[in-house]
Amino acid sequence: MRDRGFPTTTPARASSRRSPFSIDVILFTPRGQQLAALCVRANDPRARERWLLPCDSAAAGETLEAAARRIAKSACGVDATWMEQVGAFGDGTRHPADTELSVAFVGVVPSDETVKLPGDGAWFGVSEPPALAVRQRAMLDAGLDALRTRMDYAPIAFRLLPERFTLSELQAMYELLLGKRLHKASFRRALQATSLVEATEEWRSEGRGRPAQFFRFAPKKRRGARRGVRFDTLT
Amino acid sequence: MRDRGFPTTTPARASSRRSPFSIDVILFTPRGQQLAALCVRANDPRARERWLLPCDSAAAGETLEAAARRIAKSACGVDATWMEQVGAFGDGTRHPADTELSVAFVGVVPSDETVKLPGDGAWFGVSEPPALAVRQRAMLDAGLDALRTRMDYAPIAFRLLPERFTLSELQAMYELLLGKRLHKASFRRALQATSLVEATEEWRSEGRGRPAQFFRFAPKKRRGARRGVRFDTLT
DNA sequence: TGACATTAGTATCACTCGGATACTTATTCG
DNA sequence: CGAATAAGTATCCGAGTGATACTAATGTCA
Repeated sequence: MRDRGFPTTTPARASSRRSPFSIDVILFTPRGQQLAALCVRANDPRARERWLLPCDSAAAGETLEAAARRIAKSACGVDATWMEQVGAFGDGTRHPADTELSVAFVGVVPSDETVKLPGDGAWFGVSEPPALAVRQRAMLDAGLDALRTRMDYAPIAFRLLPERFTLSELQAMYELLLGKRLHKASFRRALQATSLVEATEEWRSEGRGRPAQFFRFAPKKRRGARRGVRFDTLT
Repeated sequence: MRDRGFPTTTPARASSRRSPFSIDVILFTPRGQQLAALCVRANDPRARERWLLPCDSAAAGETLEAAARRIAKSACGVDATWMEQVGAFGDGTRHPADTELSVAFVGVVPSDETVKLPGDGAWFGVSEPPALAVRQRAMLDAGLDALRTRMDYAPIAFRLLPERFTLSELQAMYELLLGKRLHKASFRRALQATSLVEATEEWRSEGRGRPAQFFRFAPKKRRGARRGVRFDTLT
């Protein structure tokens, strides 16, 4: 693939013309009851840290998000099912690609897809990340924050589930992503009120308890106006 | 000041070494019943558009936000009272500084401070912005979106008011920023519940109707836990 | 076969919150 | 003094949320 002397492709070396900024990807996948983030092994023996976030520079004519998706696929083998920009990070902090600026993207891949990782990647539970360069550590934290706040606006949980899923599976995915338990009845009522999902005729056969009905994601586009003003999240 | 051939400082010309990215500032101020955004006149006669957002490159050792604050002050004469990053914009779109990438910041300045604008800046009501280069137009739109969504998390309205203000003034500022009317009783209840403001002993003397009590911003830091899950803002 | 565990899904209740309406209070204007 | 104006409050109602407890349908195991 491309070679700009970036850590994810080849060991860093003095390049004649350093790339002006890097695209860094914070990629999450459900692992057990927790989220896990993808890191790749640093193959530059001079690196201060042994792990880093997948990153590369953008190719000419490539959009930022396209670059992020390419980097994600290259690092984990499959396409991310959701991807959004987090922001730009710089401020003189240390970064493995040694760029002045880095643009962070956050994305997710379903857990089934992540059994075999190509190359030297590894998933780290979000509660025990590896040591990263200062800037990448900031991006990882910001990526997790962005993932959780954007769950209200993007169908992230649905992108981590198969096309048909049970409501318990959906709730479990929300709980995993948010890192907290949710109330069953409230969860279903809120879901019903928005008609984001529609029931199928299929029922789950396996398992011990009562069979669960399968649903599919089928938003009906009737948006509700945002309510009042939130003072409770203010500084 | 600095000279990198950037539009806000001198007319663009072929520079020996182009800056890798620009910092662009979307600066808002209350003007009448509407928000206004700051633009500066393009002094490069070859420019496709006659107006542009204040922008410059970051100096060595300068943080991104420090650069944005410097650019804002240079363009409007006073310090922004709130400033946050919006994100990175690139994707091959056109930009007056002709950089591959631009980092957008959004900020606000109180309206009293903006009577005299230095140089060739002008305020444009957000409903009739001037023609801008594609990337800057995207940044302006994203900046306004960011301003409105972040009002729930940052005390932006308070940064646009004097130290002492009446609750009607506060509500009017919220309405101006959000671009919609709010309910008086609900507004005050929500405010009271969070104890973000405290009453002073002063009352407004001027005016026709009943005098209003002055308040000051004094958050008490008792944060409430976020409720459930929002499905109503989902795609 | 029948009790029990397990999981799905529902019903009911109490409480909170937000918006609507209408009211009281305090001032200026004429 | 009364009308106009603006600040601030009281009351009601409906929607949404969380707790609890219930019913329903299956597998497990004695």
